[in-house]
Amino acid sequence: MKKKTTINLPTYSQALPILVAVDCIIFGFIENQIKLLVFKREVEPYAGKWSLPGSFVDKKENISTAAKRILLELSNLENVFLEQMHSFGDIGRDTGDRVISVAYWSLIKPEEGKSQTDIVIANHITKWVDINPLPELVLDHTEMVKMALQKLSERAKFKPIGLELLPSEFTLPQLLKVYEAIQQRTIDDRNFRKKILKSKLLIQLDKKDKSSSRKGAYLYKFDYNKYKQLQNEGYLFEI
Amino acid sequence: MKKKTTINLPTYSQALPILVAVDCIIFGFIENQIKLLVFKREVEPYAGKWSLPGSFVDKKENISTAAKRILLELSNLENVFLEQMHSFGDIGRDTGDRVISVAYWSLIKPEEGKSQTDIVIANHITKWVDINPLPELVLDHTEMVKMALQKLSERAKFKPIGLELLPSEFTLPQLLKVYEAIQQRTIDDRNFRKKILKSKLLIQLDKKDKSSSRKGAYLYKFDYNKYKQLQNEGYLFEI
DNA sequence: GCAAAAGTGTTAGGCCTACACCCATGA
DNA sequence: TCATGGGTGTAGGCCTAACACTTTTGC
Repeated sequence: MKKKTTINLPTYSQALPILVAVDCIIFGFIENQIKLLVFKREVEPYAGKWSLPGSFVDKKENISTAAKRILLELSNLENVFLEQMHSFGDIGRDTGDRVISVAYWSLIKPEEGKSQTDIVIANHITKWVDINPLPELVLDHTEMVKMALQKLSERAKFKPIGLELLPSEFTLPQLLKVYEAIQQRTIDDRNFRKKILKSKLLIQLDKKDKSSSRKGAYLYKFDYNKYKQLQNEGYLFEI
Repeated sequence: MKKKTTINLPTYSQALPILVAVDCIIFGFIENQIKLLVFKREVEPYAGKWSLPGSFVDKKENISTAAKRILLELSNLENVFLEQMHSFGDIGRDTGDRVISVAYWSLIKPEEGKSQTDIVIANHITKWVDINPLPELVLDHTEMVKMALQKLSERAKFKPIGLELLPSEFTLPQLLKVYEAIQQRTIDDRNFRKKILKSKLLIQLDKKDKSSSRKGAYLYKFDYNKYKQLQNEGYLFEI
């Protein structure tokens, strides 16, 4: 069998462009559960079905800008956890046309963008849904969500990412519940406290949150600077 | 300030397609070092400069198929570690045109695809280069390699990925050197052995490799089935 | 017999897990 | 005073990191 010994690549002018979209997997922590923000699809095919919020990427727009745009429009939030996850590029994945979708995943604090989120929810453009079981979504969006849940679980094990789902001031019982929801298991609260507090990454405030008990739970905030510093020293956060 | 309460998205026919490319970060383990396979760019701009091997994605081709195609052409290897890493989509990243690049990273065993690799190397189409320091590459390819090295280091900590860089039969001193190269640190050989062997994931063979010492080192192979089984039980591999 | 790499064991300290009761408060 | 959720401590076992010498063999 003869082997090729050189490689022929198309030049820029010979290459065929492809439609590129961004889809966002947006998680929030509501009523002690991880919820997914889904969007009522407006374009055919499948107009009116639930999908991930997304958009085509404009030729004059960074992909990440498109993702931020979607998140801002739906939640009125900026500067939140938003990270590229994976690009989905099989030829048959979108029955409308050949579309490559770059999926982003995001963790938001639903209360902080509440007004905008409420507006789009009130207009039946979006809604929060349970992830267990996952709802039916168009195209390969269910697969995207599964991958994001997997990533969330993995990431939470070694990065303090659970905090992205809570307000900047939060209680330890709240944080525990976030981790339990992410990892889908119960976590011993004494050990959890010890582990978290040993890291010295949380600053205890002089305030208590009494919304869920008479005794009240101390509020904490996360020390991002200390975290960055420890990261540089090779510290490995682990739950 | 007035908020938008609905979202307008372009339909399929209104959206503008974009050029999509695949670039591959291919690592090999040669002379106890992690090496990167670079490719002499054939198209303008920067024709003749070193770049990552890549290609435009054909409109009728899966992205992953394009990545496999590149790897096969350069190394004659199939079924090796090849995973999507990240998509690079800023508008200015390619001075030739607006091109979105989906970067894949791959770990290969250079000996196993040797004939083809040697051919392309002999033709000065590709060469293996050190990663320390990184060579100058076109466009944002250096950034891609840095991200891949980061990913390699992270991944190696919890997955037995170092094995992808070694032949299917290997010695413990070889494996140690792979991990030292990946993590860029020295690792205590006694502790390394204990940790690796405790996992029972390596099967000791009745053969020795005497190529690097008079005494000879036992050859081992990895027990993939056992690994999968342990994974399902929640076992966490860690170096 | 010697050079060069392979192979081996112990100890001390830290970390994890498992586990059950008291505390503070508002109603 | 009681119901509810918040907060605390300890002991045993396991794992880790640090550490240096013996073995094998070809030359």
